[in-house]
Amino acid sequence: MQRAIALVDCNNFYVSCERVFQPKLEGKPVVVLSNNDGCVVSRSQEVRDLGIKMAVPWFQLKDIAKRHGIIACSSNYGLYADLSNRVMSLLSRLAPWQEVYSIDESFLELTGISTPHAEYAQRIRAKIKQDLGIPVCIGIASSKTLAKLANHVAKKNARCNGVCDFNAMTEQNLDTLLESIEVAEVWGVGRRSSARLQAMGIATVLDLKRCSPERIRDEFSVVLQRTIAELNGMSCIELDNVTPDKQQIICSRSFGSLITNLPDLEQAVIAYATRATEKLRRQKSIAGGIQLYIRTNPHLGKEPQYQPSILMHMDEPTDDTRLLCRAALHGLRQIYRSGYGYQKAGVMLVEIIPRASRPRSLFDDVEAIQKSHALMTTLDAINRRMGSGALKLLGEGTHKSWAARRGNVSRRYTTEWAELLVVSA
DNA sequence: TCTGGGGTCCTAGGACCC
DNA sequence: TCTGGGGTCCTAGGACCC
Repeated sequence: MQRAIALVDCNNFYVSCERVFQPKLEGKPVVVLSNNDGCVVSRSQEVRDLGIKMAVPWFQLKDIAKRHGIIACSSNYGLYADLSNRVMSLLSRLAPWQEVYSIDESFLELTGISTPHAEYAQRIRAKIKQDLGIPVCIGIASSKTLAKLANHVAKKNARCNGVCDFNAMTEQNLDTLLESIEVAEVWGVGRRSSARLQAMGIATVLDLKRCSPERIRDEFSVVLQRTIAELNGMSCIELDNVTPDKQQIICSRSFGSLITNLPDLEQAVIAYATRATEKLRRQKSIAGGIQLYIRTNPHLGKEPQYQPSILMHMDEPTDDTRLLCRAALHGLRQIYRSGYGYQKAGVMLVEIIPRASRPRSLFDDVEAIQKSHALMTTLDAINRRMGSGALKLLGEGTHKSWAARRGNVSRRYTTEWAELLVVSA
């Protein structure tokens, strides 16, 4: 039996989330902006039609936005994450096997489902649209890489009506189609590789499909070699339906304005380390190290640049906010130099292992570990009940002069009681 | 004035060992 | 003049993804 893998991908997901709760945005040109209202991270079709590219700085679009009445939303990740969970949960009930691939994409195993797959996919689309208000497109093929391409086709061609099934095509028709798609569209072929491939005369997906795997392995890597096999319908990348624990946990942000003094940086670093450690505890892990970096604004080319980083090893792996913050502060004081305007800081937890596999030693201070665990559990419980940040370390501060700008943020309709959507009669 | 955030995997090269 | 060979582990950096 031929393998059938579907890729379900939400259409301009963040914009679609905003539209679910603000129907007046329907049919209008809408963008969602990154943190600090910096760059465009999601564009409605109307905005794509204006030729506006992904990741363009918003301030460069002010004119065109005014002319066309583009509506800009600040990003509201709490809302998107919640809607994503609902989409994924619904999908999990519609297929025997699921891999949640990203916030807005999921692979589904359709092999063995007797309903014609394109028809089945249309039912999935209708169900998600009806229950959650989110539009999706679906690509179906015999490998993940091909399913991604099929999804691309489904999105681009109105004739597909949101679904494209490569398995239903003849080899010849599929090859003709692949010949019309640029090699850069292939999953795993980024800017660098596609430029090199082009230079080698490999311009279309079909060219790559027909390449010698050995040659590609020699000139690129095993990764791209595997891609060729996948393009030829041999499934090499399996569906993984457990989300593995993170091996590193990052919290980094640009500041709303440049920071020049150490105390403000210390506040930010404590805030970021606190967030990262919360994520760490959520996956029941402990970290053996914490890496910290600060950096000036690279876009200010004329200014002197400074972007140091430092890695601190913990005596023992831990999930205690106090210990990890202390280590981060210690590192910050080592790399901080006055005289620079800092634009961004980030912390990364590394050497992450499950809490359950904490190495034991004779010298463990069992009581201290238990106390720490109890305190952190309480801290998390209070913050869950009272809202994130209700209880925090004093060093994080309350006046965050450096906090990000968010000009037009929607309410957290689904996750905060105080921001529920109330419809009056 | 204004340029995101969070991840994974692979490879090359150095340190170190026998 | 001429300086082995093979293996492992770790790290930094590149490339890619959404």
